[in-house]
Amino acid sequence: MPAVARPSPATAPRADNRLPLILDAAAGFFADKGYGYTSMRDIAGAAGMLPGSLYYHFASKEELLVAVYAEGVRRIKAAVAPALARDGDPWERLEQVCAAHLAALLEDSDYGQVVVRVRPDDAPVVAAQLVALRDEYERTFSQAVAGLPLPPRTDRRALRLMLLGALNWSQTWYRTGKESPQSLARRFVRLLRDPLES
Amino acid sequence: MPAVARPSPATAPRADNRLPLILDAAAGFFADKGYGYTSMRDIAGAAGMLPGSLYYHFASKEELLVAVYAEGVRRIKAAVAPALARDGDPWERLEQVCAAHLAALLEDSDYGQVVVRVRPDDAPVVAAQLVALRDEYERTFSQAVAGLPLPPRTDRRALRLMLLGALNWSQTWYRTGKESPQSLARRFVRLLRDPLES
DNA sequence: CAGCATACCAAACAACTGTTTGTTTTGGGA
DNA sequence: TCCCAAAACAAACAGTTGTTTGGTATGCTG
Repeated sequence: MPAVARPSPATAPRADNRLPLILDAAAGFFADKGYGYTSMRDIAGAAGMLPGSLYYHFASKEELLVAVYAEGVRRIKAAVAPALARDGDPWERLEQVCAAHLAALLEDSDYGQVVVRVRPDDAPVVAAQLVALRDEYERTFSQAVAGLPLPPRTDRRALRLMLLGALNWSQTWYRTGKESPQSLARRFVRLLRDPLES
Repeated sequence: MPAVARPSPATAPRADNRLPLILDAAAGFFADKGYGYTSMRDIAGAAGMLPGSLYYHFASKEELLVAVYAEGVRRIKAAVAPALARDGDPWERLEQVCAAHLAALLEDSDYGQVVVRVRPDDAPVVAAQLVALRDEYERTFSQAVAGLPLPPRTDRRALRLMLLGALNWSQTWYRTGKESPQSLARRFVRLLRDPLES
């Protein structure tokens, strides 16, 4: 079953295919206006085509969202992967993972921002797919927390939720230029790592 | 200047006024469908009146949002105030403030949820007002962090952003019944307070 | 009880929404 | 070069959106 619902091609796709343009345009709008506030005409216009033409590539607006969302998850995972792979101090590793995560959803590309910004419920028909995609990434993130040498009885689930929440919510207040994702990640991890009560 | 734009009343409002009904209905929809996904017809229907009638009380949908949002901030502040007022261990105080904050935006009322859920940009004309309201509350929250006995050089701003982010993001994954706001607040504050590296 | 502003109804408006349908262009394999 | 599917156009559809306008009922004040 193809990810994109279209008349299954008997031959190869053509070279002048504008599908990537559509995805980029959609990601751009979804990222900074939100899903519901973006019209198919917005997207078509930015991609240099007519609204109806989008339906050759996607069966519906929601299916288009799924495609963008999936690409977003793919990119965030790819951004985090190198940091996750390296060994050494687990706290250092966590910090790098957070930095990569932040960079992906604050600066790098529109696709990453979509994953954090768009609520699955906004697209009821495909909501379950979106949640599954998000969960898929969160399992990745969990590995960074799992590697930490923590005192016994420490609530690792709460730690993960807290950290991920702080990172994702930063999209609300973060303004590019003032502080890098790198240093922000450092600050957050330090607050957890270093004892605040002496 | 009245908060609500309407023909400034020469006499007192009438007793059968359905304005509170409108606000409640709007808060309900804004809280669980979002601002953009709620129509004036949704609200009017739930309040038992016709769409056009809403415009007697509010000049526009955005003004209606401002009213709901302001009430939301008022309620959160009111919920947090008692915890903030008590003296004793500052960490204990912070935990109670967080618990009250969480309760307000996860369970207590729709108004509180609106403040966290609705993005100011969704209502461009009044976005500045919404941001001002949100900032107003965050200053309140800051006091709980300011009272903490922390090691010198501790980044209190980052601490505030991290904690508030974690709390607000919980709206994304929290499911009522499984865990109380109280215990969740305890977990979060503990992670900050207790040293994680031995 | 008279008068009047309050509070709402009733009906429409233009603009915009996602989507469909039939038709046309065009690139690439035979 | 022929041909067919890929990819897009052109134009419309029905439904929904926020909002406006003019009329009407009704609670409160004097």
